[in-house]
Amino acid sequence: MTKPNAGSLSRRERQIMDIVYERGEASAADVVEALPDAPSYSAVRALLRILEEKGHVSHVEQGKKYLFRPTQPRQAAATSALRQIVRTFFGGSTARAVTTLISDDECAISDEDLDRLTKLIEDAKHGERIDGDHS
Amino acid sequence: MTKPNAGSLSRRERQIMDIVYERGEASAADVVEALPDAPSYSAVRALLRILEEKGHVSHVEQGKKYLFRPTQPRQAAATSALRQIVRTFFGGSTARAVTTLISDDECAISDEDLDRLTKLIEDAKHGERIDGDHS
DNA sequence: CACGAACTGCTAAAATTATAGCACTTCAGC
DNA sequence: GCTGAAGTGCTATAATTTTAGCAGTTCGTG
Repeated sequence: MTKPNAGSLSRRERQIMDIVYERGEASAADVVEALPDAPSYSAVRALLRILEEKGHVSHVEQGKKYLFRPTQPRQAAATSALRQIVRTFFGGSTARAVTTLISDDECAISDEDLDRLTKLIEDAKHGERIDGDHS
Repeated sequence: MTKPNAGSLSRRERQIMDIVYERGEASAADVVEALPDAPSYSAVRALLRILEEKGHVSHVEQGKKYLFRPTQPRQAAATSALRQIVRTFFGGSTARAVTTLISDDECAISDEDLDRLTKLIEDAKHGERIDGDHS
């Protein structure tokens, strides 16, 4: 089972996974703290344990506490999440999704980054293939 | 309260909302059909009713059946979903999210669209603020 | 060493979500 | 005006998810 089956997460599980991804790794305490509407400590620990059973995270003992990290690399999870959105909200048009992202002034992009994006796009246009797949 | 409270959707509810957004509008039968692991007809209808109670969708009678549509406009929901991902997986960097999208060869973007994006980026760079006033 | 603090593993119970089934309505065709 | 198909609204029940609490372990400190 290399596939953690992303769709089968409950609300809480999803919330926790998001936190773990956002921070890279987290202990039960971290999660409780990061959760806006956190339940009890034990509740979170239980969820973390379940998430581990399901294969979404793994833990490393760090002193006396456990540190959990996502099993699936961040980039892979991100790509998958992005594709889902492109499909659901943009009828499969990646271009429209990108447009929305760039036009969203809530998420200002620096001129520097903008330049880099321009280059990336140029490359994509000429090369036709960008690489990035190294399975 | 007109606030759909996007975070509180159960797994099924989320699934159904995705379908409704993807299709623009859908009847209970449509949803059942679109759902890969669909439960019974009644189950779906019940969910749809709950979703309506929660304010996420509204329905219109179409002949003898109900047609459900999202309450929140697609674009708004999309932006919100995108922001969530940018925060969770890209540490808030919109630029990195865009890069991922463009580099994903699963989601090929046509040269034409690529050109359009270049223009859009130019605009963003010069204007510096996209906000302004657009009337 | 004994103690308290910070963790973890469980398990059982509460709360929420998901499903099915039944009763009622509407419409088309005979 | 019946009858069957296709829909809908409910409500009760099954299943999952969420939570709390107890018991045990490890670590730093007086």
